[in-house]
Amino acid sequence: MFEKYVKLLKEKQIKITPQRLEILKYLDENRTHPTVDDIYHELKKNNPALSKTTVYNSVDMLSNHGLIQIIYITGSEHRYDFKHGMHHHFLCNKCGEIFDIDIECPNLQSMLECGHHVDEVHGYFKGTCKKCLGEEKK
Amino acid sequence: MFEKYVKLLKEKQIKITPQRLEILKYLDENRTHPTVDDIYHELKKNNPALSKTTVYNSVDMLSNHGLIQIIYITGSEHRYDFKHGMHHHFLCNKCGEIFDIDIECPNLQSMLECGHHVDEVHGYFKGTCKKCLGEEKK
DNA sequence: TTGTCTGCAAACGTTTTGCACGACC
DNA sequence: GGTCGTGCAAAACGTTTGCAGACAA
Repeated sequence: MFEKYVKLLKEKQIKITPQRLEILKYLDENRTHPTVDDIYHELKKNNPALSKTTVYNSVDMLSNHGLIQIIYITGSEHRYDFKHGMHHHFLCNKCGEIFDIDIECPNLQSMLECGHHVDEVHGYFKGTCKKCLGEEKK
Repeated sequence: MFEKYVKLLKEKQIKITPQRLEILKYLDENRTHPTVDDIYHELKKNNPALSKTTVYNSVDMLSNHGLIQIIYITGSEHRYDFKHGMHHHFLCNKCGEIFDIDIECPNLQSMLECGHHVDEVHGYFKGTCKKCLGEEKK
């Protein structure tokens, strides 16, 4: 059940704790870009002793090791996402939902020309989602 | 001195106040991606009565009307930038400086295919800047 | 056994809110 | 005179910190 996540943590030489496994599993199985609060309330159901501090500590550690990514699209609370390849995010200003966007930006190559070393690329798009556009027309 | 900013505000039908003009001018002349605190302390020198609430209100209004853009690259305090065409941002994890990046992403067109309507595009890059890379080698 | 992780409570920094006063059509 | 903007203070919010006890290796 947790083998996949045990393996991921071992590869990164992160100590294995039940909380870290649960958080990693939750993010992998719920690609809803949850906040710390979302994760906390969901996992508290099965582990009432869980602390929000632990969620903060864990997502911090997991993101530092590149297993999950932090999404700063709204400007308020941070959101988290299991790192499934390079992808970007679209925020609908109407319904607030965040969608994964799987486009590539070939011009990234030109970043090399400016002399900086790029570790991370985050693409944030904002507008109105397909569903909300449809409801506007009605 | 302020004609440019008076014109910008009039075009957007935003009421003209000395505070709004000062903030807009400051952001246009200082492309340093300042925080609200930076703006507040700088403008307070010439207007000791200035309130931080007013800075928050103003940057909120100016960004809602597309005159300035909010940068959420660090995850902590918001930063602001005069909107001089479409451009992106690079954060150096070593020195913390934010650089403007003027690349285009032609694949944006493909966004249309997913059916969402895109109003804003924000590209955030993170890594080590040219200057810090040079100092590492020493 | 040793060092690290957890969980609680308190602190912190940024942003938002409520409200009275003042400025401007 | 009515609307809108400002500025102060207080509150709210998400996040971080300090610490004592528990746990993983």
